[in-house]
Amino acid sequence: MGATFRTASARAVRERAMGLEGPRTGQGGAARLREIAADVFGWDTLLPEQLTAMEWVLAGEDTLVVMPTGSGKSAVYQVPALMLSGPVVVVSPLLALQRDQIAGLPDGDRAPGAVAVNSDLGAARTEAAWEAVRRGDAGFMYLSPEQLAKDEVVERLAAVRPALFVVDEAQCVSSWGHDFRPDYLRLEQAVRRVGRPPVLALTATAAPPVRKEITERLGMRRPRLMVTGFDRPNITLEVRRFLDEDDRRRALVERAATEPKPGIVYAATRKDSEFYAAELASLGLAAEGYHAGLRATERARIHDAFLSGAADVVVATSAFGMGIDKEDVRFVLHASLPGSLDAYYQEIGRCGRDGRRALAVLHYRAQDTGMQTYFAARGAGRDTLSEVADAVHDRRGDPAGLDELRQETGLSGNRVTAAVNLLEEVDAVATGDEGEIHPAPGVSPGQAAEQAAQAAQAHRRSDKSRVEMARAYAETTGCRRRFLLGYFGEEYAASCGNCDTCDEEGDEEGAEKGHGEPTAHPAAATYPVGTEVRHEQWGEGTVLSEDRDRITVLFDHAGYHTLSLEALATRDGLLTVLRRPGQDRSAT
DNA sequence: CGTTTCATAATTAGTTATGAAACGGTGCACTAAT
Repeated sequence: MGATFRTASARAVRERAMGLEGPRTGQGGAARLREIAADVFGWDTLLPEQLTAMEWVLAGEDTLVVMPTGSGKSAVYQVPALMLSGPVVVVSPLLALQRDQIAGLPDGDRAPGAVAVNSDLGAARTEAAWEAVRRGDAGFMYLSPEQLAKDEVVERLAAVRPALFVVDEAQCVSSWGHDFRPDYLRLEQAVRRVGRPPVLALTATAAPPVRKEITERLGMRRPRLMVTGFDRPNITLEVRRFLDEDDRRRALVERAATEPKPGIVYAATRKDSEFYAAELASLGLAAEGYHAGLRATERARIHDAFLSGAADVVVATSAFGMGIDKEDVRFVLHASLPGSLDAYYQEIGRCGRDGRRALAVLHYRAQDTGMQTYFAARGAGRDTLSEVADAVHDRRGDPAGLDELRQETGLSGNRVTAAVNLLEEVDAVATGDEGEIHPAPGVSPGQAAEQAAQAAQAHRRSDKSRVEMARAYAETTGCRRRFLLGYFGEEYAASCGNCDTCDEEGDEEGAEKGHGEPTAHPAAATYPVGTEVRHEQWGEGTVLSEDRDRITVLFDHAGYHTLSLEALATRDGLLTVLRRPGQDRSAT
C-alpha cells in the first residue's frame, strides 16, 4: 500500500540504523528492564510477554501488542522509555484517556515527566509543555491524531527527535480512520516526518484483519507481533432472539433488573439509552443513560458514579467504555446487534475483569442489521473524490497541504482528509515531507477518483461483511465461544460449556456429550482455522471459524463469507488450500 | 435498512389512515458569544 511513492529520507534511514546499534540490545536488556520496572514503577514482576515486547521496542523493532486491558500494555513503552535517548510520543484517542495515563505515572525523581498537548491548553501552557520536552524534563508527550495532522506540531516534534512512536488503542486506526476520525490514517505520514522512530501499536482487541490493517496503515516495517490469549472463560455468553420489539424491551429490562450489579447495557441509539435508563430507574435502580449528546460535566458525573459504585447500571451508546477500568462489572447486556464482533468483544470485555463469573447477553432482532448496514454504507462519494482529485491536480506545480485543499474545495476538513486518504491508498497521490499532497505522475484526476471510489466501495463491502459476521454470531447453532475466538484467529476445538448453545446441547443429548467435540463434516479437516485459501470467485482469504457443517472465510477483497462444507466437498477446485496454519508466514 | 415523525387527507367534529421525509454513533479542534 502506497509503496510506489514512499520517499524514505536519508536522515530517517541513518537514524534508524543508529537506533539499532549500541548497548541497548542483548542479554543486559532484560535485567535492566526488570530493575527499572521495580525501582521506578514499583512492579516487582513482569510477564514474559511484556518483557519480550519491551526488548523488541529497545531493539528498535516495530511492534504490535494485543493484550487485554489491565495486563500492563502501557508498561511496554513506559519502562523502556527510561533507556531511550529521546522523548516518547504517545497517540491516544481521548483527552480523558491522556489525563488518566499521565496521572497513572509514578511521581518519583527518576520517573520521566509527561505532558499532553491539545486544544484544552492555552498558548502559554502549550509553550511550557514543548519546553519541558525540549529540556528533557518530560519523557512522554501525549497527543491526539488531530494534533499530529498539524504541520506545526509535526515540525516541532521532529526537532526534539522522538525515540519511539506509540499508538495506544490502535484499533481506532481501523475503526475510526476511514471516516469518523480520518487523521488516524495520516499517522504514517507523521511518523515519517518526525524522523521515523520505531512504532509500537497497542490494543486489547484486534482480529487478524484488523492487525493487518493497523500494521499496514501505520507503515510498520517487519512488525513483531505479541498476542496473548483472547479467551475470557468466566464470561457466560448468551444470545436471545426476538421477533417483537416490545418483547425484546421487556426481556432486556427484566434481565438488567434481576442480574447482580453493577452492569452495563449497550443500546444502539441515544434515545434507547435514555428509554432503558428511565425504565430501570422507575424500578428503583440507580440507572443512568450515557451518550455523546450529554454535557461534559454530566458525562463525567456518570462515569465517576459508575466507577465508585454509586450507579448500578449505565445504559450507554458506544460512547461509554474506553478508559473504564473497573474490576467488578458483573454483566454487559446488548439491547441490539453491534456493528461488528470487534466492537462486541471489546464491549463485553468490560465485565468480569476480576476473574469472577460474569454475563454477556445479546438481545437480537433480525431488523437490527438495518441500522448497522446503514452506518457501514456511508463514506466518501464520487463527487467528493473528484473534487479533491481535481484540486490536487490543479495544484501540481505548487502542491497544497490539506488545509489549502479544504479552502479550495470548500469541503469540511474530515471529508477532504478522508478523500486524500483514499486517493493515497490507491497511489493516486502522495504526501511529501512538508505535508504537501502531490498527484501521481501519469494518473488523470478522473482515473484517480475512479480508483479511489473503488477502494471506498471495498471498505463498505468489508464493513457490511462485519455486520454479517455479528449476525452470524447471533444465529450460530454451535458454541458461541468457539465462534468468537475463531473470529479472533484462535482455534478452540471443544465446546465451552459456558454459553447458551452448549447448555442446550447438554440438555438434549445428556451431560456427557455437552462438553465434547461436535460431529464435524468430514471435509472440515481440509480447512482448519487459519488456513489460507483461494476461492474461484472471491479470491484469497483465511479460514476464521468452523461450525459443524460450514466454515467462515475472510476474503482479502470480498469480506466475510460462510461456505457449506458439503458444497466444498462436492465441487472440486471451488476453494483451494494455499497454506496451512503453522507454516511459517514471514512478516512483511 | 427500519423506525419514527409529520403533514395531509378522509372522515364527518374527534379519530384514524396514508405516504413522504427525516433520522440513526463514535471526538477532536476551533470559533464566537457570554
